[in-house]
Amino acid sequence: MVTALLEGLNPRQREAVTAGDGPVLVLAGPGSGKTRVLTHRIAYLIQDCGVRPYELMAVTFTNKAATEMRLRVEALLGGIRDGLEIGTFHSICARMLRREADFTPYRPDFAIYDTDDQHSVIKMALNEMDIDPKRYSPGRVLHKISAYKNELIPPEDVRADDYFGEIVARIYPRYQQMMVTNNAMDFDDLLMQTVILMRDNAEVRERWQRRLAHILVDEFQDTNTAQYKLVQILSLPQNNVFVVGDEDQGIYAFRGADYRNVLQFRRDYPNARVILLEQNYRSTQIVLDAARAVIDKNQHRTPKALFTEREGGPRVTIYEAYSEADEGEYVARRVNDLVRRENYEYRDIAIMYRTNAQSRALEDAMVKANVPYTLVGGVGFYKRREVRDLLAYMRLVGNPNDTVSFDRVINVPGRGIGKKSQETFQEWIVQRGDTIYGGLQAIRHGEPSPIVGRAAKSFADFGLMLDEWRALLEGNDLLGLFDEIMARTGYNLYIHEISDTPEQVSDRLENLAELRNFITQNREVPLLDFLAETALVADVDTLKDDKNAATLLTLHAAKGLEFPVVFIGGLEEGLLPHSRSFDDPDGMAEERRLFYVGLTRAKDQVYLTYAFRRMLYGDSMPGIPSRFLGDIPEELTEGVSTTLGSMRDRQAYQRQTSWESSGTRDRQPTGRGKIIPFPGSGGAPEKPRTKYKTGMRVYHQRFGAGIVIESALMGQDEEVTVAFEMVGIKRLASSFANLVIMKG
DNA sequence: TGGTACCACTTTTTT
DNA sequence: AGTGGTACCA
Repeated sequence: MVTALLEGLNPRQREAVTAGDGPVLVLAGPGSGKTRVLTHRIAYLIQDCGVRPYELMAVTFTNKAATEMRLRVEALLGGIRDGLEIGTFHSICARMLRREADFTPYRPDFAIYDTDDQHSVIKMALNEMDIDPKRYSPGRVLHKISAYKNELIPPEDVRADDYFGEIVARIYPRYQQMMVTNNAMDFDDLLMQTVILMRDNAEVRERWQRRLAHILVDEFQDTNTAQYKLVQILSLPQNNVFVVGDEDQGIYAFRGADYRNVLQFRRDYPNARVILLEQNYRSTQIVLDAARAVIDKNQHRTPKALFTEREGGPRVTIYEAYSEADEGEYVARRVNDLVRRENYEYRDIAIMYRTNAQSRALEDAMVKANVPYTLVGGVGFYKRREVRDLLAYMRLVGNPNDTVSFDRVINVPGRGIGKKSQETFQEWIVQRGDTIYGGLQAIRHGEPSPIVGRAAKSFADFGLMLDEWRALLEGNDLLGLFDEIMARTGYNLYIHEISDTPEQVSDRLENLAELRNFITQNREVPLLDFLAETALVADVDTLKDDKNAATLLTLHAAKGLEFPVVFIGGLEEGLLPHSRSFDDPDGMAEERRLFYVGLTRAKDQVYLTYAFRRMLYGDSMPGIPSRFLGDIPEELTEGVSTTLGSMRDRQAYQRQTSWESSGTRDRQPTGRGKIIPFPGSGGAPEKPRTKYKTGMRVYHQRFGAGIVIESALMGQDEEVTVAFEMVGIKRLASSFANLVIMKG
């Protein structure tokens, strides 16, 4: 038995799989078989070490990864293993909290609020506290609160360090209080509340610690403080904690992840066994070399000697498109070529980009060229208005104190309950010290209330509906509930009211049909579990492998996946690297890791494209080739000019991205197979003398700090294009803009 | 109360 | 360019 499990593993992988008790850190380069190691390790522990499935907890980054891991473990063990806990941090925490709710400030039927729901709550809080949402945008406030939670700082412990922080320090407690009243948790609560529970409640903690003999964590470089702490606590006292990660693939700093947790792990567990997986089974040598050239520029990393047996391979193709439409057209054409002439299938191909907004132009091109594709993420399914409405109804049934859901549907479809009545109702129940549900029932039973006339009747009717639905829930029939909500609310009719075109109507109906279909598949699932599932889906989770189609997705969503052919679009300054990171070395390093992740998804071939002009907010903006392109050695690329400048030119480019676009300005809009002059290469004529030069750092009174990406003389004046850190790319007339040139 | 018209803002990435 | 929010009117 032992031999069967270990067969086909290389010595390092085998060492990891069979490592004994105690902490283990596996540093796994891309494509080095880390999922394999994790699944085999789980199977090994169960089969050969007598560990019971329920004594194991394996944490992955997405539900998709969890499902895959579960399937692979079951395949290895030849059967289903009950009690084996595999899931994301968030879903596992949600389950734990549900079970242990008695020991938390929440009831077990708590709702899970996503970002949109959070926005609603924070707006209510701001409104109530008379804080101007223009000055303190819900987004920024929430980001800060989220950061506190990820660092396990409860409202009462906040120490503000600036004025904005001071305001947040006032909002955070109120926000949290509202969440508890709504019996709702946001994503960060799921983590923080679990840690607090385990930290402060010895009985619960010890129960779980006794149960969980082994904890395994995938994508360890993307854990935040809360997640790290949780792993630490739960793995006590044995410290059988097995983590797999790669510092070079840490791309979630913006949500509190800290790849330095890998270092921290070595500090916290000095006796940890450290195993390096350096053999790559995915990519060709060319792809790997290109990727390495990119990542090597990052400081403070453990150098890895990744190698592959797949020598050579096609070079990385770089293409300069005229516009984003041309970029899409090129990609679509190449995709079709790959399928028709090179024996690839559509499903072998991924098209990646930095921002979701880029998907639109690419999608248009795919449609035009008849390329079948699936889009990952974007405006997600669960973000659609009709889907959210229906889910809000279901959530309200599950948790009748969910204010956010209540506000969403109390007058949808319209029942003549306007803003005024809603406010009156809210004030009234607060005054009564009652819940939404209690208030509704009171009105229904004719108790005196400030709600009178038509509105009172509507509230009463609503309360009655809610009651009937809750009774329906006893039968545990999700589908019945869904159909009943649709019927009783007349939602189908409402769809016609809110839609402008027949297409929109059928779109919406289709979405609801899809939701209904999903519910059918989960008929037996308890409502709360179903709702948690819908709240915690990641974009990639919706990716179906069964369709033969190219995949469009963000670089973030691509993590953990692999494709024979990878296209990465929008390799432009301001996009990749994103302008928001220009001023921040850490952010810049993360952009680089993001590009590295994209490159290393490819098995055989990589195509990198950028656009000479790109639409932004309806304006056409110049595109400057990404500095990352210059980091890939020339001999690994093709499609760039053979007259690519001397090393000196390239170095100058790398330092500054100093490229004057005038040389390419009058090219044909859409050339095919043309040779592209590489930025920084010769050929650009003597440029006119401008005061502002590309790469210069400038400061603007209103827009703040930025970097000049283009400047051209316009008659007497000078037209300067600047990528501002805060507000993005703007084109300014230098005589009006009053730009201050900053040193450095 | 609900509809329409205009305006401001958007785009980083996501559980 | 598209969307969501606000203000004003029927």
